[in-house]
Amino acid sequence: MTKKKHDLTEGEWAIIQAVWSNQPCAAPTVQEVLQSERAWTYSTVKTMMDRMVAKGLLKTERIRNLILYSAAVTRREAQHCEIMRAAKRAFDGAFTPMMQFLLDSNKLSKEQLTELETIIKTKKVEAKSKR
Amino acid sequence: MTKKKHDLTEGEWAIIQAVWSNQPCAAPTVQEVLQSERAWTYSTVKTMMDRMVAKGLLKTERIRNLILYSAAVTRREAQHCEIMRAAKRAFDGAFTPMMQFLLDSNKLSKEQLTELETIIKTKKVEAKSKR
DNA sequence: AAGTTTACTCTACACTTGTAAAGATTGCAA
DNA sequence: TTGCAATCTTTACAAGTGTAGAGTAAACTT
Repeated sequence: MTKKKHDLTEGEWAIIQAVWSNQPCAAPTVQEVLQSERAWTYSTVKTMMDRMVAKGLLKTERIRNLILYSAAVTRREAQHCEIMRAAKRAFDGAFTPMMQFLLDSNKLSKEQLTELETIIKTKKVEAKSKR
Repeated sequence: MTKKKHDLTEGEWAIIQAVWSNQPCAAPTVQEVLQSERAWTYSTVKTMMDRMVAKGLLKTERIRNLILYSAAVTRREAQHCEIMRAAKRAFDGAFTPMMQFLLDSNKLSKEQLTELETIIKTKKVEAKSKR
């Protein structure tokens, strides 16, 4: 299975997040879940979801008159594609400048910084042991 | 001046990168600069740039029959918006999980990790002194 | 069986983005 | 003055995305 590009639109992100959290689920369920943040009618949601099926982002299973949707893309895959896209657009595809930018631009708490530092130390050990 | 959202499309990113590198510059210049990576005609580029003017992403200065374009958005602003958008879509707006994801997903060299660690230490000092 | 509820299907419109050809204008060279 | 190059302007089409109403069908209740 070749690596597919999963470039999700704003609306698709909202929907697939709801699907990940509730799969397998029906379209009306997704509409209800998103109701509080999106003023979408069932009709809008259904259309978007069926288009996502056509794009290979969701898959369906029919049980009598009910259609259950599941994500055809993992959260990690989708996140990875989103980040790669951002890096490509804004940083010529380079992740390290992007991370540096993130660190420079955002007010992270000491706790968060410490946590990241710990992760980096771990990564350094892994990088070292793998060399 | 209120903080504007600068959500740039794929095409807009290519164009504004070229403008940042050559501003102030004319549309034909941008077309030539992008020629090697984008098979766009002058007409396409001009249309996109004029739309970007309408969206407040570029500004113009007319000298006789020549229109010179400059970016109305700094590279940092645009990069920031791109990252915030990615974070919002893929990480519910949270930067730390995004950062962790980046660290988990990319094979960084020891040197790169050290560099990031240094930045974090610097940020920790700043965060501490600001509290 | 009729009525109601739930979900699906069909259809359509508006806007954005990408793409670009054809025509018009300006400025310069011959 | 004419011709040409460079640039601008006008116009248009296609595909994707967002949005959703009206009609239809299935399942359940009375």
